[in-house]
Order: sequence, then C-alpha cells, then structure tokens
Amino acid sequence: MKKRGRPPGYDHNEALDSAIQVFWTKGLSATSLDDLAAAMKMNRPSIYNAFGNKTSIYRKTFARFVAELGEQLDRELFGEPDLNKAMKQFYRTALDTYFTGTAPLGCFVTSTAVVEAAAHPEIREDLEVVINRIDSVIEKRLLAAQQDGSWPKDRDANNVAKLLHATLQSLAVRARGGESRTSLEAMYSGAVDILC
Amino acid sequence: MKKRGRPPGYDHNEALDSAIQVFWTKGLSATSLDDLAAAMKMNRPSIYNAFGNKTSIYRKTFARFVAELGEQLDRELFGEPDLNKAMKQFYRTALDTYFTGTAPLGCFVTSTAVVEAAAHPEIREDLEVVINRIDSVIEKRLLAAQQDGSWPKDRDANNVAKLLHATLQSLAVRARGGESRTSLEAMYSGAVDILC
DNA sequence: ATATTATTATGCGAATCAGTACAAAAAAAC
DNA sequence: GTTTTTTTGTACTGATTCGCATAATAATAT
Repeated sequence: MKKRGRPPGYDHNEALDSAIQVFWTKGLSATSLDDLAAAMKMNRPSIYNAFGNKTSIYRKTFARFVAELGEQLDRELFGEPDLNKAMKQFYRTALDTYFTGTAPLGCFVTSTAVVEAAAHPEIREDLEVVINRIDSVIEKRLLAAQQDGSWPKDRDANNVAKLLHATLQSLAVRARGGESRTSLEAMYSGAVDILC
Repeated sequence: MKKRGRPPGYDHNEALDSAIQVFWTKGLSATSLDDLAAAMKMNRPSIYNAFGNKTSIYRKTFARFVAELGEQLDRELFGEPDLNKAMKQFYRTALDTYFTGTAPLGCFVTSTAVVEAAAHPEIREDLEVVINRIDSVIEKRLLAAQQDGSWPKDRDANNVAKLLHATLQSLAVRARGGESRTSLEAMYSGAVDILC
C-alpha cells in the first residue's frame, strides 16, 4: 500500500545524519536553519514539517547518535571475552569516530550537549540519561568479568566504570582540543592496564 | 598621575567576571552582546572599546578564568604534603566552583570552550594550552610524591596525571548533567584511592 | 479526467544580531 | 575659561535569524 500524496524528496535517516555533521562541528547554538537546510538538502519548511524546530531537530539527531552508540558499546564490550582487550577495542573504535572527517570532532554528546545543558532542561535530561546508560553498560561488563573470575571481586565495579567512562570523555575533549591520536592511544591503554 | 579623559564607569575585572557568568551559563554562541551589556552594565560601544568583539571578550574571560584556576591548582596540590589528601582537597574545591550559583554549571572551560574548538582555531588553541597545563601540574605533583617516597616510583606519572585530569573533566560534565554532588564526591574519592 | 493528499519551493515579516557613527558628558591639561 | 582627551549614551545600518503563509508540484484515490 503506497502513501497518498507527493513522495518526500529526502530520506529520513540520511537527512538526520547530515544534520548530525553540522551540529557536531558547530554545536546547536551556532548552527542556523540555513546551515541545516544546505546540509540536509531540504528547504526550511520541509525541515519544520519533518523534524520540528531547531532544538527538536537537534534532539532527534542526539537520539539517533545515542542509539548507534549503544549498539556499538554492546558489540565491543561483550563481543570479546577478555576484559582488558574488550575495553581497549572499545576505546579504539571510539577514537575512530572521534577522528572521522578532516578535523577531529570528538564525541557528539560531550562536544555539543554539555554546553546547552545549562539553558535547555530537555537537553540536560538527555545528557543525564546517556551518561547513566554508558556508566551502567560498562559496569555490567565489569560485573560479568567478576562473575567469570577474570576481574577481582573486591573492586567497586560502579566506581571503576565511572573512571573508565571518564577516560572516554577525556579522550573526546582532548581529541577536539587537538591532541594526537597516538597520545590518546597511550592514554587509554595505560588507563585500561591500571583499572582492568 | 591621573588619567586624562572621562573616567570609566566600570571596573575592568568586575566587568569580566560578569561576562564569565553569562558565557558559563549560555556558552559563546548563544550569548549576545546585549546579554553581555546587561550583565556587565555597560553599553555595547563601551564593551567594544574595552574588550573588542564577542570572541575577543570570550577569550579574555577565558584567560582570566584559567589564571585563577592555575593559582588554585598550585595552592591545593602543593599546600598539602599527603598526596591522597591533596588530590581530594583539590577535587573538593573544584566541585565548589562547579556548584556555585543556583544551577550547577560545571567547568567553564569544559562546558564552553570544547564546543567552539572545532570552528574557532584560537579557542581550540586556548583549550589545548590549558589541558596541557593542568596535565603537567598534576604530573609535577606526582613526581614530587615519587621524590619524597610517598608514591611508587614504578608508576607512570604522566599517564596517571591524565587519568586524574580525566576524572576532573568528568566531574565537570556530570555536574552540568545534573548528577548530585554526593555522587561526584564518591566518584573522585574512589578515583584517588585507586590512583594515588 | 477530477479530487484529494502530502511534499516542495518561493517569499514574506517581525525580531534579533553585530558593529559603528556621532554627539553628549566628564575629567585633566593649559 | 578654553582645549584636549577619554568614556558614555543614543541611534542607526545592514545582515542574519526563525518561523510561517501561500502557491506550485507530484503522487494516489475515485
């Protein structure tokens, strides 16, 4: 059964991915609807019709990014039985996304949501949710390692998870600040060897 | 010897402090010159005359914030001989600034400079400089602890310093994301006990 | 073919923005 | 008192911004 009216000239997810790129580079406030229209190859009324106003577009790109991030987290952390290797693999692919494109953009969440959190309660909420989610996924991986005996049971999984997450966040900030990938690889490697 | 013309109706550092508050809350891009004029109690031409354009004002507030941060770092880290206590004291006062005011704003640098770093090369440079500076101050404290025997000499001071810094950055992000101070105190306390 | 529905494209209007020109005001220098 | 110097306050410009109103377009349904 086909839809009734004129078919959209855009693909929903492709348009969102184009929007992500713009937000990722310039942030929410510095991005204009004309910037988005150009990148998404849509004109403003079509954007409004499909995604709402600017904040609404941003939150939809945010949700899409977080969904993909969640899948990636699960894949990297639980696909490898060795905890140390799994964590390093996880950081490696994180750096892959931090360094895609010409200039290193770091993490979409850390780079763009943090600044808006103070003025936009919804974005602060989005940020809080994703932070808690990453914390608990990492913690779950540590608990699993405690179960199978590959990680000491007397360690505080909740706290170490937050430190591993802190390392991830720092990698993101440092990548955007211009630190070299080599330096960041040394950093996470050392962190994992200490904490795992 | 007094200055020649009409005396300024504002105090230079007070005006900058007012500007910091606005940037800290809204970020650079979302802050308008009218916002700044209202907070600084100056009109726009006076602001231009004294501090230049918006990016220039921001960088001056950034420099002022970093200068104070540097003094604070030295004071907390090298004022207390016990490494563990010194680090915890350092995080405690960091949280004091992260939680000043009504809403928790986190760290000025992490909250506002990171997002702009990708589009503004000068700000990226400013960010890189302050990251390196904090890294090296913490590392210096660890090296001092190795010298006086209070910290094992086989540990990699450079790497651990980055992890302690990562913890600080994460505290900032989490504070702005709405995490409770109690939770953050548990986090840094656990981090210090593991790393120091 | 005609009507209906959904998307696209053009363009408008009100608001906000950054930056500046210019005159008034307040001090010291002469 | 007059001149010089510096800051202040008002007002203006040109550009950008968001959001929407309206008409054209392209598909299906009848």
